[in-house]
Amino acid sequence: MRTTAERKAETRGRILDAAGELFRLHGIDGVGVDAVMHRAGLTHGGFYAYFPSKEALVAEVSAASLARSAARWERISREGKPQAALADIVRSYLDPAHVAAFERGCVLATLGPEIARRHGVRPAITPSIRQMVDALARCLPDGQRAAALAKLSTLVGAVVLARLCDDAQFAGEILSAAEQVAGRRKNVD
Amino acid sequence: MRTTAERKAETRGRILDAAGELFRLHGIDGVGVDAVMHRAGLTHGGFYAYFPSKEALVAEVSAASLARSAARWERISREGKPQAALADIVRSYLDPAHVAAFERGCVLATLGPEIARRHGVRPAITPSIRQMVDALARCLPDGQRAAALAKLSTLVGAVVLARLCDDAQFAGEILSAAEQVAGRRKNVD
DNA sequence: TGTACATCAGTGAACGCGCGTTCACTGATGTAC
DNA sequence: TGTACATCAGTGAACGCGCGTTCACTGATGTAC
Repeated sequence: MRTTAERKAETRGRILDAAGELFRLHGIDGVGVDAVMHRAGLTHGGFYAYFPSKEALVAEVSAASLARSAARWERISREGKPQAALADIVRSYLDPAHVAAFERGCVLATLGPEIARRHGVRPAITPSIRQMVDALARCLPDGQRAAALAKLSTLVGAVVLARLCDDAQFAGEILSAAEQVAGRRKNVD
Repeated sequence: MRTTAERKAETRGRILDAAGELFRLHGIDGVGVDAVMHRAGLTHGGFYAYFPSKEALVAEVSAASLARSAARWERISREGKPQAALADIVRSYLDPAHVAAFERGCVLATLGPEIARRHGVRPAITPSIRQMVDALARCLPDGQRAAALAKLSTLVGAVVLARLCDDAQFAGEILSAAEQVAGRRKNVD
């Protein structure tokens, strides 16, 4: 009985992971319930024993994935020295290999506009955005909240733009410019 | 004959406009060919007299819409004084009313990730991105190309994030922080 | 320890629907005489 | 100027397909005796 509940929770986790990868790779409307279940090693009929609807899956997978990123940023921002923590967050976010891997990319940059249109999902996302801003602010001198907000914007926008560019060199230029600007602790040249 | 050709071109423009609004409002995969044609005041069967496929429509509408934005930025950057031009571009991009209007929003922030997944569309988009970066660079002191790239990233990211936030006040905070940082001509506090 | 039963995670056929695309057609318009 | 014809922009029925969701079922597993 204990074992059964654990197994069910594990299966649920596999469905969430499969959905997370596929949604990021092909877009939310580009992936059906049956593709998600197949990726999780199951058949599509079983889906509704785990989630009431595709929409509920979308909400949960988005929230869970972003919460994981936010928790990571918070941990980094509390552990090291502010300068190193900021550089760590910024560098890993803008790493070209990471940017190229849609299926593991940050939800904000990979599914942002698609989620923004689904008003039901937004409340589950907003707290993690605040948490990410707070993590960045913790790496900056006091009173730099506006800078933290702008840095998060720069990171997200740079990934969106780099993925849009047909030319890998230009994409790289965008990422390194964003790294240079967002990684700076003081707004001084 | 002349009149007929003109009328056909005008109808084509109406289809492009309708698609531009609907794709931004509901996402590319969230809008069918028949919804686009209906919005343009036609029936769905006529579509293929204008475009070979929905995919071709997506490419053309994205490229045309972004080209229009890029041309506007270029004009602004060439007309006024650099400081005023930069402020004009940044303020209008981040204007909360403009951000709220998905159907007229910038293609980069509204459809960015969806377009990035369609590799066929990217080549038609990239030149406009370059043009926008160049327009921003023209508003900055010489040798600030990295700053121009980062500013464009900040603008796009701020709009994506503001739309994701459930809380209007927090969204406003993001937009004004981005305006403050991206509107600054010298990277000095 | 061995058997009979109950549970329930997962299966796969079926539903109604909307998608992208095709095509035979209609009817308004411009042209030829 | 008036009539007959050709053109072709736009119509709407039809196609095969995949979607989200439902549901009767199966068969492996844990429990009771």
